[in-house]
Amino acid sequence: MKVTIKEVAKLANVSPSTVSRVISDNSRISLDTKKKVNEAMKELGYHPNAIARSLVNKSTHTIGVVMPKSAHLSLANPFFPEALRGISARANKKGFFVMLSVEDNEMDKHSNIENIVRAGVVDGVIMLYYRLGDETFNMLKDNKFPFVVVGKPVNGNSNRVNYVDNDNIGAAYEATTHLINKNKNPIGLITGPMNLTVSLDRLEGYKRALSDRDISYNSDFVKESDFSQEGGFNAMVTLLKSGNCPKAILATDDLLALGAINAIKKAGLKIPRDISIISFNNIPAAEFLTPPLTSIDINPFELGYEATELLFQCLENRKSTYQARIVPTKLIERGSC
Amino acid sequence: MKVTIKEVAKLANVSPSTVSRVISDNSRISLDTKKKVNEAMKELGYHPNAIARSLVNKSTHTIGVVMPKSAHLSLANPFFPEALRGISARANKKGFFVMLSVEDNEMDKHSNIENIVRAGVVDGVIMLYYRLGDETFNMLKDNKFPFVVVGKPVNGNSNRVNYVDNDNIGAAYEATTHLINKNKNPIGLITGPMNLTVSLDRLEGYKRALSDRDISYNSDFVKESDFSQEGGFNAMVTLLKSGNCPKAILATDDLLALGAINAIKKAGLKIPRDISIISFNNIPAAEFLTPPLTSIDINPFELGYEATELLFQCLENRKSTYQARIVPTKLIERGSC
DNA sequence: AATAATTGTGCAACCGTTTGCACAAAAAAA
DNA sequence: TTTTTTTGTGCAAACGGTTGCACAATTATT
Repeated sequence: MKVTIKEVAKLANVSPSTVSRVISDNSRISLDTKKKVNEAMKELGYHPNAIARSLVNKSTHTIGVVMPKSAHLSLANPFFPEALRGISARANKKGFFVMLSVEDNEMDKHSNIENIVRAGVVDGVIMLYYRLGDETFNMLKDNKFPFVVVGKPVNGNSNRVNYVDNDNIGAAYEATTHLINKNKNPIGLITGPMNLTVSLDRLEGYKRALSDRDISYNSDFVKESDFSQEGGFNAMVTLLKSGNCPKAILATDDLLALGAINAIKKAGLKIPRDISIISFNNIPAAEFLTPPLTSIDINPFELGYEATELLFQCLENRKSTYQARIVPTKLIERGSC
Repeated sequence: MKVTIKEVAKLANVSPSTVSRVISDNSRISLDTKKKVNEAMKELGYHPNAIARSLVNKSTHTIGVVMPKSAHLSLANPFFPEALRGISARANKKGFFVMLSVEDNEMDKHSNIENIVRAGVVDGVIMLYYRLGDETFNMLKDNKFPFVVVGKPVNGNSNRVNYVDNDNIGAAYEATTHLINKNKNPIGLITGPMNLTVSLDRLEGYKRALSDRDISYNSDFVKESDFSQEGGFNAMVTLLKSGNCPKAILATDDLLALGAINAIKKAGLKIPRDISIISFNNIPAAEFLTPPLTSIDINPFELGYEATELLFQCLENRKSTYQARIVPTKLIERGSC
């Protein structure tokens, strides 16, 4: 069926090894032979079989990408397609393939990615999320399998893991400062779950920005919530009801902002006149809202691209040294501040 | 490094072939031996190497998925992550892996998916889009490689291709009827490019719904546009300026609807009081608009799932018979009609 | 008791490449 | 001219599994 190296060899009147060497452009092969073999390959439409090659090379030229199943994360968010584009772009450039694994808790015993790793079909893995005590994470770590996390693993781990992340402290600092500069005060923070590094970092940036402008930090203005529209709504309602409602809101996720916006509108207040709002992720809906939402683009394409780059670096250096890469964010100013 | 079948064989005091047969649960192996071998496998932490297996089986247990690069398609749209979830769910169930290829016109010679197919690393392919005269499509067809398209390939092809699609005629019929039932008349159609099957089908459904209610079709009420917010905006402006502006709009894509909504608001008209609007895809932003947008959910998870199912069927039946599968849509009623 | 069928296992070839080693021919050095 | 080096190619053994065939041991059939 498929044409093999042997048939090329026969047609070119050489041995299979010679053909192999022509493919890898070995310098010991004479120009004559090279031409002869190349012609034979063209004539037969030969393409080397990656599987056979992998077997002997012990490298599949494939990276695995793990996506969380949790629909809500990916739903309102171009993060995953964009990150995949970034990964794909970098991988293609190096002739690597990309194998996808969507986490799925319906698996009987082993997760899909575990099977992939065990079966030896990928050289390394990129995790597009991090959860505390994540099984996949631990399994990769235990097996000393090369992998990179997008997002910063919690403190205990972060110096023994390769990861790519935004400067969340810096971005939150910038956003908060942006609000301060608009003379909005006090500033409230509606944040996602505090067991996530990203939340902690953004809180830290918020605090630092306040401190640098000599504004005292008041935990009454900080509301924690899960990543949902309702959560944002409820948090905002609580803030509105308190005697001293913030004049501006920093939300750590656009979804939270959407909820907060609804609460603000319901209270009969105007954005940005009465309350300004800024948030993270720059979802597509942001520009269609009234007023359009000022948001921070976290650059998912670049996160994917850099993660892949870093993974390649791991695969080349045998020794395991850990590295973190930071991808810049961008504040997209629209009408909500 | 990695433990192989031979080491298991040695530990269990049998030949590698016996171990292999235990793995494949061959009925000729005695219970005693099975137990002995299973213990040895457990003790050594053995996992069969998929690459080696693929080489002899001539099957990689992997399907390739082609995503278009075009950012705008995936941007506002949970279609791709959802479709991938569906593909993944079905593939995992069968122990198949999923290899991703994002189309990329920066490739020098061959597209990524072409390399994947040529290298023999996938058993079949799912295309998550269709473009007229698409190179990937033609290349798969020319090679008689098993593949399934999500979305209906244009007429000339559709009977010699496996595909999964929505009943777009039916869905547009339903949407149009929904508007007619609200006593909205005339009804305008803002559609994407007419060289796409999906546009033609939705136009057809629109026409049929009118005809069934004895409303005459008037091409002045139909505006073609590219898939962009601006396109929708401009189309709507044209309709508004005409002496006889529709009282309801069917848009073939939420993005078009977003543009149209802006135009309507700008004209000082109210939705749904003055003009109703309904569209396709049910993007996440839909529920956050004011008023929330009534939209048709095309069920991308199911599209992916069914496509994978169909592909598996192709891989099993050697003979190439073509099949189409239809995934139901769902009209999500919100406040815009 | 002799023959046939069944059961359980191993041998060895094969899947399509790569690569260390050997070796002849040609070129360079002595 | 002889010896050494270089150049170009082939042989055969991997890589880690699967599977047809052979064959001994057991069980069933006559």
